[in-house]
Amino acid sequence: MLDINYIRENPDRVKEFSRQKGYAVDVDNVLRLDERRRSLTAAIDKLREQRNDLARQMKSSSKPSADTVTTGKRIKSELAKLEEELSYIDTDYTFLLKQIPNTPTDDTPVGETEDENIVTEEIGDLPEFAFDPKNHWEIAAARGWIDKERAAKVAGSRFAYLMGDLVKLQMAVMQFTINALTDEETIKSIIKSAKLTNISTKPFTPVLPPFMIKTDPYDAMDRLQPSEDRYKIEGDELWLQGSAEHVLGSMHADEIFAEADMPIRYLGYATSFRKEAGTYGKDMEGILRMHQFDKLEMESFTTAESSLGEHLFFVAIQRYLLEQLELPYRVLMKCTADIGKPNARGIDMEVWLPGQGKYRETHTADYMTDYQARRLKTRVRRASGAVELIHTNDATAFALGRILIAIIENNQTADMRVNIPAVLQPYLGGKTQI
RNA sequence: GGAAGCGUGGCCGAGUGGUUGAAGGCGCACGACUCGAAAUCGUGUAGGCAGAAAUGUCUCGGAGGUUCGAAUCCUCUCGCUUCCGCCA
Repeated sequence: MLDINYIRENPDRVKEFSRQKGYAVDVDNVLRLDERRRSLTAAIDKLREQRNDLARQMKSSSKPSADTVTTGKRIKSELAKLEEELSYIDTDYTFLLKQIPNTPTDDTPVGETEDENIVTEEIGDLPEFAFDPKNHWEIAAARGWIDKERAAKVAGSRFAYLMGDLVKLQMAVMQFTINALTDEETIKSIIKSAKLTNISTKPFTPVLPPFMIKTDPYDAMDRLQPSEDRYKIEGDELWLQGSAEHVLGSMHADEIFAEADMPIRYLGYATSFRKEAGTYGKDMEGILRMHQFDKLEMESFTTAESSLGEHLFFVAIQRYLLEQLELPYRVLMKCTADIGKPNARGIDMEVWLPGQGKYRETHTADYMTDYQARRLKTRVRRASGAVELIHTNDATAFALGRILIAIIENNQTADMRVNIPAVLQPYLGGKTQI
């Protein structure tokens, strides 16, 4: 949620960037309700003051006079009336306020669709093959790695059984990533080679979070919508999480960190669930777009002044990880229409998939400033004693399904085997090929 | 799933209807002492909203109720702990 003070002071700017991000919002109505809300609050506070005064007076005398009791009753009924009106207004106000997206950073390109995202870099050489490269589902079928037919029988479309060496490969990627990001020396070298300054070298804490999340924290994270893309547990106010971000970012709701403990960095592993509403018929082959996929996700809580640096650090980690796996990729600066409602800035990375002859999204880095923290009430107490909202950052370490695709397609051999990137070999018993 | 108990400030913990937004302790900040530190002593220290401020108001898991007045009484609800049941 955006700061109402900011909206009051910059209504035109708020309208403009909301439009740029593609959100229909009623800023004027929010401001009108805000004004009504404040004047009602003032009136209510006044009445309460009277009530409290009265109660204070009465405390001293053992039997209150009939007169004061009557006054008390009058205050009580007036208060009830105003409080009821306030609660109506508050509901509308909050509803509208929640619809206003976060302010994009100045360097976020303005665009109306994701086609206007800007490719800022292409890294790594595209592989060349002496044969016609296959796509991952052809190779997987030949090797018995993916079974979607039986998955469809058991769970429906967009599910798969991953089997055999492909499973070992996923575990290897996971173990490699967890080891890298929990190692301070690795963190230091990433910061150094990215030439970042004033970045904490604190390693990530690995986390296995719950895969379900209650409605309230989900909504506070601003990730419940579009709820058509979420799986709800029937009969409960519970949902299957769509990303570890949802359960990691909300875990410190209503808490106040000590400044000395910042930043808080988590590397969460979670199976994520998405209905993929509105993608009918899209990416039906292979395992690119599934209802369920495993993901390693970075999430951090920082002070306001270090949050942009943290975002850049997360991007640097993503590059490091992709380069360690020797995958060719490109970096996209997401435009206003694509960064997402709670985002101030967003970077995507797309890996080259030779079997399909195109780049596909494997990573995203989201910078939320204090937008999520405001509703989560996640704060920090500064050394000075001041309490402020923290800033959240979230970014993919690896979406395992898609990275398996990338490894398969980029490292395939003519006989449909897959060469293993050097850094993963120790996690596969030294095997150079599967 | 059944039963009982418990949810108070950054943390622990008093408080069962009327200056209690809340004793005390820990922690933290500042100061004194010290060459410096530790120890000790002193002072300060919850958050939200409105306000330039003074100040007012709200919040003792959450929602609702009783009352002139609720952390304190009632109802519902959520969470935690323990015991039983079940179970990887």
